[in-house]
Amino acid sequence: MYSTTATPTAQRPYAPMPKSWRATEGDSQNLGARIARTLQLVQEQLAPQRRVVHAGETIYEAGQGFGCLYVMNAGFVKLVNQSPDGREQVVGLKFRGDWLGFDGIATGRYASDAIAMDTGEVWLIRYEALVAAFAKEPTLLSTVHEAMSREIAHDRDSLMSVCTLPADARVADFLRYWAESVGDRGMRTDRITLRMTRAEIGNYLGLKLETVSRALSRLAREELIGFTEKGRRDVHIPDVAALAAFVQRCLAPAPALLQ
Amino acid sequence: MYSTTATPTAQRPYAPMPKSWRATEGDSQNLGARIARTLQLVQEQLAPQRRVVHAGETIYEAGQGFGCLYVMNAGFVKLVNQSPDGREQVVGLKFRGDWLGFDGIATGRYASDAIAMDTGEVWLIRYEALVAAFAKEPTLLSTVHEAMSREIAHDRDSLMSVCTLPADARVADFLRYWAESVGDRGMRTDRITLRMTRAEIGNYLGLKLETVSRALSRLAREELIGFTEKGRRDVHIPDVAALAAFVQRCLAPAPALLQ
DNA sequence: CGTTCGATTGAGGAAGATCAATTAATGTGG
DNA sequence: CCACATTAATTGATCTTCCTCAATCGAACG
Repeated sequence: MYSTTATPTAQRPYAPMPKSWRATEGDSQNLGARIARTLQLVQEQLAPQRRVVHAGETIYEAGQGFGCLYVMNAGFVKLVNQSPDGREQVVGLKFRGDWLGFDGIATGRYASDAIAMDTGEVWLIRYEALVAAFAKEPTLLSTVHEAMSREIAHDRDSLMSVCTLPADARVADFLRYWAESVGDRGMRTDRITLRMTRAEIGNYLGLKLETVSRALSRLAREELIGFTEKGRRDVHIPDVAALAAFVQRCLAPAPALLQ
Repeated sequence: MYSTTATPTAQRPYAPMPKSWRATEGDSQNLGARIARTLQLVQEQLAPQRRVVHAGETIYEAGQGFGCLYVMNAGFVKLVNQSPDGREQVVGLKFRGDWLGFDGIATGRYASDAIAMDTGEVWLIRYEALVAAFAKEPTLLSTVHEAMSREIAHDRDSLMSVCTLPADARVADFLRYWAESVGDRGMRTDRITLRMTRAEIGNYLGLKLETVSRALSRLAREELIGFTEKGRRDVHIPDVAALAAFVQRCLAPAPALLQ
């Protein structure tokens, strides 16, 4: 149900929101439940073929003929765009419950590479079969539309981060996003394993690998993160909220000294 | 129909694309025709309410309850995100034939402001009515899915531009994109009117207004663009393709002097 | 055990931001 | 229609941030 205020032609009679409203995705209970429902629904209605993927494997490639959407049942996936002149760009990160392949619908070809960053499982859903299933299970339609909608909204948030945050804040925000994403999926959030090299993280954030490394070092120095004894890909995050606070601190230029 | 190769579980038996494949949106004939078909379909099937908007008017606001999608019949619209801490970001530009409001489906609230940059007309489409219409007119479903898919793909291209292009190239690419967009819609492309201030352009591209101004001056000096006698918002673009070439030139660092 | 790849850290440089002054449009009221 | 006020754009000088280049270190792997 859509809280249908908006006699939409005229002067917008909805309650003026507290300027700068934000989707309160927050509640990981709900989010986890939504993911579970999605997976169950897809399983019941579509009996999708399953495919186990390993780190580095390609799920689909840019240019490949579109035929399937994918729902992730487990693992971590990166989406990589390649421009005609050879520039590469990580344009998205996907987790359990996320859909892959929407970008292929319009042109009939996928627009990016989807590459597993870890062992995982994706479910293959023939797009035609999906559309056919909409008729007898309308919930499926809203589920898919919501997924596409969320993707659009999130891509815009990414653009905003890249355009408005300084390097340190971008890295902190990336860690926060990753931690929240895995947290929403019921995994522990205080000790996360980055499945990307510094170079990949930097690419995703519009930074160079050295800049990412320095930012991480600074975050470690401020004890917002810690590195575990084994390897620097494992990051200890004592307090995810503190990362968000750090982002804000980066934005406030004046230390507001006594003011 | 989706050119269904891909016995999708296994080793991808499709012809290996000429590495770095790109959607050949190109052909403005087809694109113009698609837009016309979309508008006609929507008009026939949904008899949408029409709303004339003027420059600066808000079509919908972030936080407002979602109920409608919008199809643009005329005009230019910018989408603006606002973060909780007050950062603003232009996250999208929309033209005739584009859909607005997809970002509201997932949360039941729009995620951005949609603001007219010129006099135009949008058609209001109740989302519930749209979904209801899918049953008797499946073309409508593919039309909507294609629009969402295109939006996702384009947002990723924007991210790539911001992350990988230097300032001058970003501005040139922006002009190219704007010119192509209006060209695809049957408007003349050699003399375009930017509906945005330098500050807005800069915001969209992750640059400051002075940087945009300098980039435009440089492009003018190289005679890739020209300013018309009246005002500096009107830009003369003798050759759109030359802008694309300029972008490439920015990326090739070494002048390859004799090698 | 050596090779390779990824990460860290430092020094220097370059692209873009900031600050500031000037000029050009736009709009307003007389 | 003009004088004035306001906002947008340009351009220069300086400063900051991030990139580039380079050296070192550590981990993973055959």
